[in-house]
Amino acid sequence: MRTFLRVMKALSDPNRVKIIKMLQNRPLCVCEIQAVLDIAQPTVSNHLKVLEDADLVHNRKEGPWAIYSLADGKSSPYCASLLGNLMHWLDNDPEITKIVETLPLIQKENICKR
Amino acid sequence: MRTFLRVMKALSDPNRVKIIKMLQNRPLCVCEIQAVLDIAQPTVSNHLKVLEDADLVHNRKEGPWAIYSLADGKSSPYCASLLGNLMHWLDNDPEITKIVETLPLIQKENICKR
DNA sequence: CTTTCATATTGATTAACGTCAATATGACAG
DNA sequence: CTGTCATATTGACGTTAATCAATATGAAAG
Repeated sequence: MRTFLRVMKALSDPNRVKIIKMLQNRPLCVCEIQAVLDIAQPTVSNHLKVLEDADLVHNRKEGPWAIYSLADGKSSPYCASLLGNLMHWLDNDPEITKIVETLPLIQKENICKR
Repeated sequence: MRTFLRVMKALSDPNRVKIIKMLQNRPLCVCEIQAVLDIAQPTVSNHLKVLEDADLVHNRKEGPWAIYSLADGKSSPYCASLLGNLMHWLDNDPEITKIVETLPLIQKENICKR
C-alpha cells in the first residue's frame, strides 16, 4: 500500500508529470529541467527526490552534474504500469507538447557554465 | 492533464483506495463504508465525492440511500487502466485483506435502521 | 586552498488536504 | 406536516505539501 501510494502521490503534481514526460526524450540534468519548467532550483531538486523515492527516476553523478533518467520500472508493478502508460498518455496535452517542443532548444552547454 | 491529475490524486489516499477495493466486492451504501473504515460520515462522503469527480465511482439513489459502485472506466484511459489494474493490485496487502474479510460481516440491515 | 559552479538541504511561508462536529437537505413513515 | 433516518454540505482545525530564499555540500579549475 505504501509503495502504491508513493507512486500515485508522485504522479499527482503537474510539474512532476512534466518531468517524467521530459525524461522520455532524453536524460536531463537539474538545470535543464529548471530552465524548461521555470521554477526555482530547490523546487526541482525536491520534485526529483519525490520521483526518485517512488522509483520512477534515478540519477547518476557525472562530475558536478546529476543526470536524471527514467527508471526501468522493475521495482514495482505500479512503476512498470504507469511508466509504460505514460509513454503515450498526455502526448497530446497542450502543456506537454509545449514543453517537449522547447526541450531541443535547451542545451546543457547553454545553461551550465562549465 | 487535469483529468489525469484528478485520477492520480483520487488514488493517493489510503481510505479512498480501500473504498475502491471494497467496491470490487459489491456496491455499498455510505454507512456500510463508514462502518468498515471507522471514520466520520462526512469524511466518507467527501472521499466518495473525490472518487466520483475522478469518474472512478458513481452512485444511484435508492430511496434514502446512495448506493456507490465502481465506474466502468470508459470516461478516460486513466480510469480504465487503474480500475483494471486495481482489480488485482493490493490484493495481498494486509490492510486490504483485513477490510475485505470484515466486509461480509457488515450488512446494511444491521447498520441502517429503516 | 580558494573560487566557481551544480546540486542538495534547511527554514519559512502559503496553499491544499483529511478530518470531524454541527448543520442542512431530502426522502419516507406515521 | 412532523419526526426520523441517510447523506450532503459547511466551517474549523491540524497536517501535509509546494514553493522559494538562503545556506550547505562537493567537485573541479586555477
